[in-house]
Amino acid sequence: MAGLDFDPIERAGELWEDRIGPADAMRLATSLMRVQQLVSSELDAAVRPFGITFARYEVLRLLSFSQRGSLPLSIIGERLMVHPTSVTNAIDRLVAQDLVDRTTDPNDRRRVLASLTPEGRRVLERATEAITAIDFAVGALSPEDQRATYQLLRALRGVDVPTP
Amino acid sequence: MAGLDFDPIERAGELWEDRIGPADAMRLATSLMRVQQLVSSELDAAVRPFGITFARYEVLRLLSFSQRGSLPLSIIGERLMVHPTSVTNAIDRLVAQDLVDRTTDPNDRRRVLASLTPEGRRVLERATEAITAIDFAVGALSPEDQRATYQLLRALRGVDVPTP
DNA sequence: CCCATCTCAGTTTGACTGATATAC
DNA sequence: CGTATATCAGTCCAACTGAGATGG
Repeated sequence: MAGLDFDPIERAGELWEDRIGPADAMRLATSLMRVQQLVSSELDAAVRPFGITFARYEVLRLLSFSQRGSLPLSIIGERLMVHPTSVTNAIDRLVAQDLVDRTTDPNDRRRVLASLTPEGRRVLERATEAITAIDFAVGALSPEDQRATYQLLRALRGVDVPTP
Repeated sequence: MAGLDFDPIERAGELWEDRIGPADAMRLATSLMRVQQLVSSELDAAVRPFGITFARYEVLRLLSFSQRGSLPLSIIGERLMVHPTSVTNAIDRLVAQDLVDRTTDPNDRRRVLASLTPEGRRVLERATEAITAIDFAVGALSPEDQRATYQLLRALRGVDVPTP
């Protein structure tokens, strides 16, 4: 399956060290890109049977976690850390699939509220089963190592982590 | 800049734990996506002045590491772990920018060899300076933590890592 | 008037599928 | 013949930019 009899990132790291200098940062950055690609494609594959992507799954999940059952698109963008036009786009698709309703906030009519439809709830539940069944594609690590990796990665998302 | 006074991934993890179950895998997977997005956009920004993306930078670097100074596209795809059509596309752009030459392998005329042009070498050198100057966007971690994270991530790219 | 929220049109990027030409 | 290599046409997704509509 691999096709190669060596690890290409490890090999690139060795060449970098020989010719350029310390390679720790290069190896980590390259690994991050590759691991995200692998994890992301496994997650997308897990929810594809339900007609959604992992990005849209995250929207459904966020809505299900909200107190009132609905959230303004701006808040969705803030929480999921995605661009406003990407939120509009994701909601467009979810509405077209009848998984989400779009309504205007009566208290502030600039705002558009998204909420789950009954079908959206069903899909969310089944997609959640599919995703937990594959351990979010990170089951190759023990829960302890998952936590350790999460904590290490935290430094790399400094912008997301407020330090009051 | 953050806009939020809490870490949205941490918050999502708490809600997941309350309502669904253990959240270690979810937190890690979500972090991976987010960190890759941040790192990737910093890397792209660093090489943008040279008219390339980080993905295309990796092609230039790989060519500079090759023994003969040229590589068949199939090997490039294998090493960088990208789809054959993506390699063709990347090389198309690099050739259009006069950073890479495309020739037919005289020994096996099915193969197309890519090699750096003098301008490709110059761009590679300057882009490498730009990227090392920002520590591959992972300088928030010490070299020790960079190595530790790299080793942990290794388990998640099992497919890439042959174990003979 | 200014600002916030959302939308729209259009660009860019890379991943992918399926089909095809060429060469071994 | 079948296989390997590369390309082409076209789809899909998401990020983004810039411009606008609407409302507070």
